[in-house]
Amino acid sequence: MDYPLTEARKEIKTNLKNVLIQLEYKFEPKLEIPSEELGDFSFPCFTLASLIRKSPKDIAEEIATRIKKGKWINKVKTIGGYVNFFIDKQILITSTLKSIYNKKEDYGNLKKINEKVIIEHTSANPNGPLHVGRARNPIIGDTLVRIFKAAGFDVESQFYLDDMGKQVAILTWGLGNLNSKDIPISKYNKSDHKSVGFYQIANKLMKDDEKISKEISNIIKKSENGELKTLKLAHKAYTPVLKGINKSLQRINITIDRYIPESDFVKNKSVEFVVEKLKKSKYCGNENGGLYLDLESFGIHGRNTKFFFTRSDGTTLYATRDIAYHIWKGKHADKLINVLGEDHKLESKQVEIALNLLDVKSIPKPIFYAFVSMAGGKMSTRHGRVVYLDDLIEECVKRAYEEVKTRKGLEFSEAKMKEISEIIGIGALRYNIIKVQPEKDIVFKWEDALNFEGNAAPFIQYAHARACGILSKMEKNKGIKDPDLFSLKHDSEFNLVKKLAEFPIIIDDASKGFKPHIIATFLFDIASRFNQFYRDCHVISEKNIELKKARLSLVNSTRIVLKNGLYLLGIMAPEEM
RNA sequence: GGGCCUGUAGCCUAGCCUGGAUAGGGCGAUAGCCUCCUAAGCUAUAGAUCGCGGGUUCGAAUCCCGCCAGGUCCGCCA
Repeated sequence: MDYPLTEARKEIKTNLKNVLIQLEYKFEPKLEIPSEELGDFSFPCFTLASLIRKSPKDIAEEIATRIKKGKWINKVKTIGGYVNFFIDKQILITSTLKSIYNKKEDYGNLKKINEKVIIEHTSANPNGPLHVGRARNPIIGDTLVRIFKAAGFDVESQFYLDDMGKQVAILTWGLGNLNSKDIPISKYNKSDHKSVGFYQIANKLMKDDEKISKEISNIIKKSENGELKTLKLAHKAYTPVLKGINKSLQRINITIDRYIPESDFVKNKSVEFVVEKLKKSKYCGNENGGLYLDLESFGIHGRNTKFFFTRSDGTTLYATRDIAYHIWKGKHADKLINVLGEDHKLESKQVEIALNLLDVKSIPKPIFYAFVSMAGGKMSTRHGRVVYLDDLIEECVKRAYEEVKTRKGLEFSEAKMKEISEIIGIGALRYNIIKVQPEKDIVFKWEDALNFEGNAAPFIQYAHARACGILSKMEKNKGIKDPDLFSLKHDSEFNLVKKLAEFPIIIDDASKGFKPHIIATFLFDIASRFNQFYRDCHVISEKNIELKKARLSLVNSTRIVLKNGLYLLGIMAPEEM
């Protein structure tokens, strides 16, 4: 069964199409959503007008007079060259609230489809804790995971684990050769923070000492050759780091289904297979033994169009293994999504071309995000200009705690304040990152990150808590059983319901367009309209019992949509705050 | 030098793919609203050459071309 607004749109479109056929206009109409007061759906006649050489205004009127009223179509009005459709408010109210009441936490979700999607995200080098520069990655990734699940897909999240690269090699060397006395003490009692010092010092030493540099190169070489002993050492080195990263992710409600080590593709020889096949490509060239694809004819320009996939000594490169990984992924899913920093754009393109040359069907859809920088320059571990994800989490929660304490210090217990500030702080953090489209640069400022008012998660959580407040006060009354929904007549009520009705469409748009941020905007809108309703339409003090019940039902529906929506963003919905 | 992304009020941002009706919001500012369901809220006011210049179109923030600024990449690194 369709959701109410989808059904309404269908009816209007069918009706409109029929009228166009009647008038013998061959034209595929496109419906728009106008601003509220103009109507619910709108058909602009301008394009059609230029085709048949008639004035848009005349066409609009011609069409409007022929549109029949239906279950949904209540009124048709023309303004200039527009045909504006008004849908029946009562039908929308009753069908939407019933739909929410029936589906509950399932409301908004689209029909299950038998399609598997693998979303690769985070995939950070396991040499230290996650920092804010890349913090968009897990948040965008996890939000996409949740959105695609809601859109009916079978979703698996994957972390591609670079266990044989330079970064892990440096860490491995550091842990094997440095004395923990010489490592600066971390302020966090977390395994990733404890390890990163070894990496940093080793990194520094390597630059001045050729011997060390050579030893590290050796580690890399050995792991590339698939030498198990070295890979085991590396595994031992990065595992605690990964554990720490995982812990941070868990705290912001992110779990990764599967970690895929890069070395797997060396061990199972699938990289060799990739090399063998690419060798046969007509774009393959050889430079002193190193093999490359010439990508000039694929629109790759710049100083160097050569995409090397082996070194002169025959060993493979990161990108080669990435190709093997993607071939493997493609066999296990119908759709692939990769969340990547914008620095991976070229590499991603190269892999895509290679996959095409290898006749691989499933080409990944990359979602690129711009880095988070700090006011005054780039983030850099060396210059101490780094803010870790853990720093950000701590600061957000701490600030949330202060807010909770000033507001509810007398009312809530210490434990409750702690619990709520965790929910609010984490929510604010995730929301702040997801509300902006990924490709936009973000300059990190504490004032912005810690602002809990306006377009921020606490605003939405607050609306949810308010709704819960009303419901809990009314619990003793019989409540929502068989409310007469026709008694909802106030504009604020209708405006809210109309927005609630859009939820499934928003999920559809967000998944089809890979746009997690529109969920955030939508929820802000709901919360905003709920606050207006809250102002205009009192529930508890309402004397008319039928109206009171109907409003209660609306409050409960709003609560459900807010909760479901926040869930998509990985944000908890507190019942009080 | 070349490729890709971004440029919307003091600050942040939606809309751009798929051109359409007065460019939506938020922060900050100013002025109001708690004997009434949580004021992390609500209402109002001020604030925009949609980076700049051309073009296409009945119509351009949106499409095309050129330029400017910022980010990012152009390793037999990962």
